Amino acid sequence: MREEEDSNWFTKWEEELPSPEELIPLTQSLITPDLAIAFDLRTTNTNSGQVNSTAEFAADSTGDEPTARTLKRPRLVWTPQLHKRFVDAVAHLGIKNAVPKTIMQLMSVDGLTRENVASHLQKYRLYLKRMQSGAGNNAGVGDSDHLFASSHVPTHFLNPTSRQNSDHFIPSFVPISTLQQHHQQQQSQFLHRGIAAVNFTSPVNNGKVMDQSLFLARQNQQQQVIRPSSLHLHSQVANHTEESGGAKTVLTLFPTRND
DNA sequence: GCGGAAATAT
DNA sequence: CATATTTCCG
Repeated sequence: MREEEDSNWFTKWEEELPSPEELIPLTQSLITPDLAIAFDLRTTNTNSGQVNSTAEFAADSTGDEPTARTLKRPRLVWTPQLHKRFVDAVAHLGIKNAVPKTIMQLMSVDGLTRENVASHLQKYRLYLKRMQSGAGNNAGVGDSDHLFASSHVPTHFLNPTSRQNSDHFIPSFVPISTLQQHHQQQQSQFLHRGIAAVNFTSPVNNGKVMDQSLFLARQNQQQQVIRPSSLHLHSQVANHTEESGGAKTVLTLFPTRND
C-alpha cells in the first residue's frame, strides 16, 4: 500500500525538482569547508585519472598545526547556476520551509554553509521585495540584480495567501543510507566532482595543476544528502581573481558549459 | 542553535 | 559600490 509511495516519492522528487537538463551542465560542488582547497583538473573522462596531488599546505615548522582550524573560508561566489539551485530549492520547499538550513540541505552543495545560504536568502528576499514594489514600474530591477534576474521566480514566492505547496512536500532529504556508495575510502579521485576551489598562491602551469593542495578531510558528516539523478560533474579550471599584489582565495563554482 | 536583519568587511 | 561575511538579537 504505502510501498508504492515510498518508491514513488523519489521518482517524483526527481521530476519535480529542477529539470535534469538544467542541472546536468551545472557543476555543484564547493570544496569542503574544513579547509581543503582542491584543484581538480579533469579534462577527459578517463577513469584512471590519478591526478592525485595531495599536498599539504606549507607546513609550518614552528608548530602550526596543518589542520584548518584557523583557516578562514574563502568568499563564496554565487554563480547563476548556484543561485538557480538555490531558487529551485526554495521553490520546492515553499516559503514556509525555506529556511537557510533546509535550503542548504536540499541544495546539497558541498561546502555550502548555512551562513552562506542565510546571507543569500536575505539578499534574495530584498530582491523580491523590490521587485514587488516596483512591479509596474521599472523601479527596483536595475542592472545590479542580474544575478537574481537570471532565475525566474517560480511561483508567487511572496504570496503566502496562496497555497504554499502542500502539493508535493519534499521529503527533506534522503539519507545516503538509501543509495549510499559503500565506503568512500579515500576521497581521492572520486571526490572531485566539479570542484571549484581556487587557490591563487601560485599561478597554474598552462592548465596543469601544480602541486596544489588537495586535502579533503571531510568524512562523516552527520547527514549526507542524496542528489537527484546523477549530476554530471565536470570540472574545469577556475577563474582567476587577481588582486594587486596579493594572493586571493576565491571559492567559486563554474559551469562547464552554458546553454 | 537557528532565523532574520543590521553591521562590517572585502 | 556591490556583495558576501560577521555580529547581534529574539
